[in-house]
Amino acid sequence: MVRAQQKRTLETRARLIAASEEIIEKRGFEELRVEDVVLLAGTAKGTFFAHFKDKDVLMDLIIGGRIDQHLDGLEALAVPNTVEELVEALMPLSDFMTSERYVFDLILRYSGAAAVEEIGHIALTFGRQIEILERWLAKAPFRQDITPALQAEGVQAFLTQAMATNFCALHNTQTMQTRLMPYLTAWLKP
Amino acid sequence: MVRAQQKRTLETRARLIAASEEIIEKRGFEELRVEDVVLLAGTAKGTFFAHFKDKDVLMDLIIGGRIDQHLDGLEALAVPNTVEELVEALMPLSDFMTSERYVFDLILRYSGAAAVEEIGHIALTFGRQIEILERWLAKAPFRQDITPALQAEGVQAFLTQAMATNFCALHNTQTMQTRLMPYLTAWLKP
DNA sequence: CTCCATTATTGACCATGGTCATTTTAGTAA
DNA sequence: TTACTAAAATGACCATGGTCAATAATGGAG
Repeated sequence: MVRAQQKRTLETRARLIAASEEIIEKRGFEELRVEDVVLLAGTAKGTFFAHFKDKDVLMDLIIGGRIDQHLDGLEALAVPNTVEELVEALMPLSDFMTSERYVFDLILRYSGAAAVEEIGHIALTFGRQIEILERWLAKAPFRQDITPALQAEGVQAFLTQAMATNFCALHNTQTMQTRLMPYLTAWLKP
Repeated sequence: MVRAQQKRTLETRARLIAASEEIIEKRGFEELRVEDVVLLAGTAKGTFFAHFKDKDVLMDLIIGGRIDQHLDGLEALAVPNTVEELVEALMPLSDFMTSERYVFDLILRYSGAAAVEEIGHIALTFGRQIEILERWLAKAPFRQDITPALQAEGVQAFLTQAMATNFCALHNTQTMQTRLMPYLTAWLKP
């Protein structure tokens, strides 16, 4: 017989997440330690891992949530009509994604689902991002010879490339905008 | 007074690398344990970290070496004249890069140098890859409205995107070739 | 209300990467 | 050959993520 999840479980989980958010707020994602989370939440270490398969799963959850907020922001925007507007619209998201090296690496690692049964939050946001871009590009006055879906995948590829390059000490002299502009212009213009 | 590096140092380093290669050969990159390396090489654990700042630096060295071999292979090839040929030429490299999830993640993490003074092997191979592509694309009959350098960066971006997507359980029904073809056709064709 | 199967929690313990004060060795100047 | 010093090697120890057998709490059946 399968029983419903207890109230207690949800409370514990909420406390663990709240403690994590608090630590991230104060010290950043990279500095989060499971021991500290557990101490602040008032649970045992084992409890943490009963709720989250590993530390990365918690991070996937929290970072995925932040990305979703940014995507909400994107959806509230008017459809961009120029490459400039598209680039500008993507900046808040890209700023968050590159706010910490640790965050960027984790996002890349979790951007694809390792198995169908374990699609993580970040992987879902990547799908959602493609959908939003696709909708935009279907209405935007760019090239017509390829599908909006393919255009969207390209935008995602170039955004990732631009973020990665901007982390590189050899190349981070430009802003994200000036880096992304030539890519997307060459990719989207008829 | 600064003394020259001792012969002993080079020998120890060589033994550590040889032991690592042997373990990787047998069990794969992901299964490499510093303890095992050190045991096989007959040194103390501390010695390992006197030679390599951390485990990732060793991996960067070995994986960078493998990528370089593949780039040697590319340079031995005739300049591709079609997108098909280009895609085909890139397959051995992409096969290696995606041979293990661990390898792919590490490559992404080290594809850019964190600081100018610490450019790793993998970061160098990314630069070299761009140079090769740039030379190819300058001679290939593709679009003429953007520089070969920009074309090359785009190819790298799409290759990365294709590899990442193929790791994703939701999308890995296609081969690398059929995934990469539409990207590069849309990117390179006049 | 009591019993008890199921679910949740616990914390001692493990695995593994990484540190550093101490010891050993190589090579040079006398 | 000896004495000496910088470089190299050592291994006990630490930090941190993660496991699991044992224990406790929950809530439904009777």
